Amino acid sequence: MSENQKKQTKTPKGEQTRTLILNTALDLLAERGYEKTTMRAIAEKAGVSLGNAYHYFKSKEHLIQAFYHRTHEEHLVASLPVFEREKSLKARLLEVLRLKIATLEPYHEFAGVLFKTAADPHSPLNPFGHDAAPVRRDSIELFETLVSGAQTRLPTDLKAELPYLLWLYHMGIILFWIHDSSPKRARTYRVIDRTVDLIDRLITLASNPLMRPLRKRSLQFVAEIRDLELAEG
Amino acid sequence: MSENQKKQTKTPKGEQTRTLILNTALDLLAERGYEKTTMRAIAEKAGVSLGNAYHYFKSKEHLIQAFYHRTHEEHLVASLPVFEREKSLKARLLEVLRLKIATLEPYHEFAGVLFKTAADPHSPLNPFGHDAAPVRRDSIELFETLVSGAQTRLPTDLKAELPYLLWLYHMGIILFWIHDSSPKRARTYRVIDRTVDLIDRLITLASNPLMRPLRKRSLQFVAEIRDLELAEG
DNA sequence: TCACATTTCTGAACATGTTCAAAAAACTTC
DNA sequence: GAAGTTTTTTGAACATGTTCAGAAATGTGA
Repeated sequence: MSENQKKQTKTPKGEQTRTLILNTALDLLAERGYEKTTMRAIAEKAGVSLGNAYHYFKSKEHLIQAFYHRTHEEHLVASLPVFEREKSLKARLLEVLRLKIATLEPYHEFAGVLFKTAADPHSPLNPFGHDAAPVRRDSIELFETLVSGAQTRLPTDLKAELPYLLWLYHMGIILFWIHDSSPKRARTYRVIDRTVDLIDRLITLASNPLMRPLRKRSLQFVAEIRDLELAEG
Repeated sequence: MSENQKKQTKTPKGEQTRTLILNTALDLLAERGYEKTTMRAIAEKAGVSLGNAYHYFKSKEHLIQAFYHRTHEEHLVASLPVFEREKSLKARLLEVLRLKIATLEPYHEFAGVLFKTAADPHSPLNPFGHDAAPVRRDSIELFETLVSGAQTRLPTDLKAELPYLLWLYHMGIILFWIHDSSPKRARTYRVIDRTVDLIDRLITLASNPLMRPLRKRSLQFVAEIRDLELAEG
């Protein structure tokens, strides 16, 4: 589905070590959270030197870049059957979001940090920034698949921006989930139910010809956000 | 306007030192940005020991808490005349947002970090979290003033949630501004113009009796976000 | 004014993210 | 298979956020 991953290592041995370090890191992160997972602990548990860990990952934050990537892949695989099964936009969106949360759930403990630097333009972790561009593209692509394969009829201008809009929305849901400490994350799932319903209605409303001016204006604003990202890429 | 600031020091001397450290820190932060402003540099320039800086500010991040507070005060003072002068919701909102950006502008360089941990529930910097509650209250209060003094007629349910909604919106604008590197921040000001207009229209639309069900549902969602904050406070 | 308590202040020590020169291992070429 | 090159790996060193025991200064009550 994506051809973005050029090999990061030059030898099989290197590849092996890189994977080892990453797996070890993800284990520790899920177990202890971000702050308490030190680079030294990762290196030690993986049986490599500290410097070696830094050979494969430029910084601790870059490990998280890899996390983005891996969970996205997982989520994608889980979502494909949904696209086979469900044909309405609403049902697709609902399922895909639920799957996203389910995919991330093991990492809730340290997920705060995932978005920690979401707002920092200089951070490599910034999902809007340059370093995250490949993952972001893949992630938005999933919503393109979601929209393009849905039966719902949409105005073309809205249809063009909808994948990106839904991606933004899904980021919002993740943000909610991060702050959600309710049992079994019940709150997040409820919010998903409600907002998906809401979005479905809003789309219907926005598709009304009478709404054209307001819709145009809204979409113009969305485009502005998109441009911003390009500018800092 | 707020009675949230209990003295943090026990003696006049302490108060003086605290202020000195804070001012020095804000100077350096505006000048060099967050990462390049070390606690040692702050202490040195302020002429105190490193440990002393930590006596008054629990951590580097807590310095930013103080920043929130100070810029809010500044923004509030600048906004009061607007509330005298402008009576329409739209005009008030427009001016208040412009003033907010103008207030923050000197700190654009390090502003990324302001919101850096916005998404991290554990961080004291988290504007939704416990530590930031006083500043957040004050900040929302400003939008209460903005709404309650406006002449615009609103459904009561919407009117109740609008201050909080506008506060969220203003956070979004700041997020945009942080990522905006256009000359004179032209983009941000344009986005403010457009979104304020958009919001004004949306409010009109939402006030339409026909929209009642959709409005109710949307407001229910907003309440959910609000509750989330309470839960982690 | 003196003794005691509290607050302010210091400097050293520690933990952790990060860098780097150089050794060891793996790979390539002839 | 040997020489040379590239990649992998190491361990020590550094910078910075943070902590802490205790000294110095300040405030308080008799």
